[in-house]
Amino acid sequence: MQLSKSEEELMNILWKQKKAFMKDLLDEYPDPKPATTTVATLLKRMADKGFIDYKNFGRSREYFPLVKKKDYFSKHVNGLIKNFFNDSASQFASFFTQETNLSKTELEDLKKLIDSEILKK
Amino acid sequence: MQLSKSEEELMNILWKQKKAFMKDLLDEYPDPKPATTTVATLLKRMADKGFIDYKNFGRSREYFPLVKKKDYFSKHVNGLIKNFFNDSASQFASFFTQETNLSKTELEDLKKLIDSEILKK
DNA sequence: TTTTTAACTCTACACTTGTAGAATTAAAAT
DNA sequence: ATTTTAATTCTACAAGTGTAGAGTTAAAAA
Repeated sequence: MQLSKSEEELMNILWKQKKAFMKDLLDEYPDPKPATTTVATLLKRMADKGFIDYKNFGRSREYFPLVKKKDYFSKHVNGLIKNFFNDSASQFASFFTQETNLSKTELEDLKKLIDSEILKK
Repeated sequence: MQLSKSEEELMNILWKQKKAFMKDLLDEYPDPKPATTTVATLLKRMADKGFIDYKNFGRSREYFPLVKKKDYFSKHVNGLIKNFFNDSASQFASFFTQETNLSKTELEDLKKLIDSEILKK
């Protein structure tokens, strides 16, 4: 089961903080902040879905992610690629290169990166 | 308002066919195909959301997309980038290059592509 | 010790989504 | 002329989502 949009937003905060009590999470929200109970509900659902867990401290909890951002993200991109690019990562890459407005410098950095990836093969 | 997963799937079929009657769309579904009414519901919702429109032909309709796949897709990737990469496309690109398993040849093609993009700047 | 703060659980409710049956209808095929 | 096909609208319903009030409680602060 997937994270919903707002769960994802919260997950992002948690990834940033690595581990956090509810208050820390709430603090990170931009105004207007959601109600505490809203965040509590989201946390509960996310725990049910297996994306986070927590340690008890007194009657409150320190939450932490169970999935790495990297992994979560990869799944997403793969989904996108599957849906939109016939499951071809290179097709996606070329589309991306052409449609995203990377600056010259960024493109050059990217090229260097690709070179070092090629060397690894 | 966004397309849902299954609406997106249908949208993809429509993008492929450019314009189509319901039957053409249904035909394209892999088995087990959804019920006609299911597709009809999806089409209606998609029209309500402004993603498609249609021309009447007798009592049936020829549907066509109102948004380009390219544009729709860009919005998606931008969303991803915003959420996961601090709004930095180049950060995303480098992540992508490292985490996706592109073959040596694909990487080299990509490099060429980047070169031609650099020339355009 | 009284008040405030932070968190938790329960409950709720409107909206969206996935999925499709029922009923209707017009056109096409037999 | 009758049957079949393709499509449409209406209705429905369970699951998932966004959002949060009410009530409870323990710890911390005043």
